[in-house]
This record gives sequence, C-alpha cells and structure tokens, in this order.
Amino acid sequence: MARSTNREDHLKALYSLGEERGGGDAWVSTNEMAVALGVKAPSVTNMVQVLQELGWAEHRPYRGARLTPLGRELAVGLVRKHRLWETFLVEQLGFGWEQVHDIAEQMEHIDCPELVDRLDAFLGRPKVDPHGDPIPDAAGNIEDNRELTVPLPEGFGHPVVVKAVLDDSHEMLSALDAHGGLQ
Amino acid sequence: MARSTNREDHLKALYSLGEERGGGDAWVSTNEMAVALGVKAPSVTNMVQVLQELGWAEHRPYRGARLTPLGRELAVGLVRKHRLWETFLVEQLGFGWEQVHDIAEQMEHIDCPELVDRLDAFLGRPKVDPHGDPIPDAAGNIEDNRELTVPLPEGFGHPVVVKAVLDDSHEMLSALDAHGGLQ
DNA sequence: GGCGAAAATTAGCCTTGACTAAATTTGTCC
DNA sequence: GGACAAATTTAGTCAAGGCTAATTTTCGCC
Repeated sequence: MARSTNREDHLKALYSLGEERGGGDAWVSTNEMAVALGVKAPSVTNMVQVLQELGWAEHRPYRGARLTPLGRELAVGLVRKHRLWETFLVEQLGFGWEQVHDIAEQMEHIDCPELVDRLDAFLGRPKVDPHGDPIPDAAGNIEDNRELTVPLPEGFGHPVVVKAVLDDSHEMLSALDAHGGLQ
Repeated sequence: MARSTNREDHLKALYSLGEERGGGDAWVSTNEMAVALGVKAPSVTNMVQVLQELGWAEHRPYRGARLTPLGRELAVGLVRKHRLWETFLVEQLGFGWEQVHDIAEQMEHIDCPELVDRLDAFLGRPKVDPHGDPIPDAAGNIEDNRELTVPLPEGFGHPVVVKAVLDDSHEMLSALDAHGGLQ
C-alpha cells in the first residue's frame, strides 16, 4: 500500500478540516470530509480505514478521524507543494490568484522531493503564497499568521490593503480582484 | 468516457511507436505497446478497444492499432506538454537532462490549456527540448529534424558538438553528460 | 431513562484497468 | 496445402474506489 492521488486528497481534506477545528487532536467527521471532497460518506469511511492501515490517520467509528504525526507530516508536505505551485503560477506565469487553485490541486500530486526543493529555491523561498497563506518550509514548520486578522466594522468606509484572505473561494477572490487584488 | 492518465499513456505509446515505424498509417502491435508501457498484452488489447470507442484509435484484431486524426492531435498535445515541462525543468530549475523524463511524465497529464500556453510563452516559445527533440507548436506542427542526423564512423576521434539525441535512455544521457552534455 | 432523528457504518454492487490461463488467429516451413 | 510456433484475443479474476440501500450508533428531548 502506498501513495495515490485519492489517498492524498483524503489526507489533505482531513488535515484542512482538522486545522479549522483548531488543529491538534480534534476529530473530523467523515461526513464533513465527504462534503469537502465531493463524494458520499461511505466512500470516505472506506478511505479513512485505508489511511488508518497506512498509519496516516486514526479512525474512531461513529466519532470521526484525525491524523497521526506521520499523516500530518505528509499533509503539510502536500500543502507546501500546493502553495509553492500557486506562487509559481501567479508570480512567474502571470495567472490571476483566483485561477490557480484548481491547477495547483493537480500539481501538488507530482512526486519528486528534489523538484519541490528546486522550485522553492527558484521562487526565492517565499514565506506566503498568493493568497497570503503561509508556505511550510522543508522541515514542515508553518508560520501561523491567522492571529493577525482584525475584523473590520460594518461600513468601514476607508481604503484597506489586503495582505491575505482566509476565505479563498472563487467568488471572494474575484470580488477582491475587481478592487485591486492583493498587495 | 473521457481523458485519464492511463488512456493518455496508451495513446502516447501508440503515437511514439507509430512514429518509429515511419508515422502515418503504420499499424502498431499490442505486444509492442505492452512492452513499452510495462504491462501485459491483454491489458493493452482492452485499452486499445477503449481508445477505439473514444475515437482516438482504430483497432484491427490480430493486426494492431493506429491513431485516428483526433488521437494524433491529442498525442501531439501530450508530447508538447512533456517537452515544454522538460525544458522548464532543465533551463529554469537546473535539473540534469537525464533526470527530467520521469518528472515530465507526471507533469504532462496536468490538464489546463492556458497553463501550456503560458508556460510556452514563459520559456520563450522554444523550438526544441533539452534532448534536442522538436517541441510541437500550439497548432500541433512539428519541425522534423531527424533527417539531419549523420552517422559517425567507428573511432571518429574528433570532438563533436551534440545538438540532439535520438536515444534518450538514461544510460545514453548520463554517458553524454559525463563528456560535457548538450550544447 | 427511553424514543426518534440524524449521522455513520456495513453490505452489496459497479467501473476502471490490471493479471493469468485458455482459446484463437496468423504465418512460416516442409 | 497442412502442421506447428508465435502472436493476439477472450474469459474470468482481482484490487481500488466510487455508489445506493439498509443497518447501527449516537444524541437531544421529553
């Protein structure tokens, strides 16, 4: 048993939803994962059991799943690849930041550690991706910048400089883009 | 029925072997394809029948397979992507030319026409890849440079400048690399 | 503390794409 | 022209990963 695109997709979904829950030892329901992945719940149950056999996750029936340390490490590696490729697509190829997510979703599954490191160096070892999200370093360390967020009052009325977006949906990104994009 | 990595791999094998046979209307045996792809013959028979249903190839039982015009167009698109990515890996990321084939094998399956065009532009619309093979243009035209090859006499004994390699096996590329690589 | 709704899992089935073993076709040699 | 070897296809099986329908567990509410 080994790496596969499907397994990596489930691993990443588990990681992302776990982080939203505050990270660490939070349990993520299989239903949530199913919604995030666009598949049905029983498919996730199956796959989560596979992840458990791989030593990537722990599954507690009727409660949910959470990553093992190994699973977390692999997931962070995927996030690193995803954000490096997004950076490449925007900074080098001139894509709009709202276009790159789906492409990076494909590129993050390319398996070649040396490629990741060379890409990182080529881009100047960037700290954040085009959406302002931190890029994990080669050791898996992530600079958490979410605590820096400040909610704006309703009808704030003054110009702001956008450094990062938590909601990186296509709608939000296009809307921001129409007002000048990320600075 | 649609695109998939496996179908694209079989399509490309059929294209490559057909070109070796002189291109055009040459039939390629399923066994040859099986050897090239590292699978068994019955698997290829199955897949070739799928390619036929997709309108990508024609299958004549006990004789072999050959591409339709549509199949050829798709195959050339894959070759274009493969060679553009190889160029990127060598010229921009500094990989050795003997390292890039396997990586490009993965990258050529990324599905995004705009990405291909932006990559092409980013690289300066190169005519040949790091191995000297011609890169098809966006319309699918390929500059055939194979007729320019000249066999060297045994024990030639003079320095030569290598512009392209027909045999791009790992062994050949590493051996050439040890003598100065491609110029 | 039990009941009903919601959530999750199990059971059973389908498709893709591989495999081995068995049949079939092709082509060569006498 | 027939027999045999080689190549190819067909038949049947398996694993991955999805689905629907049915069952089981959990949890909130009275």
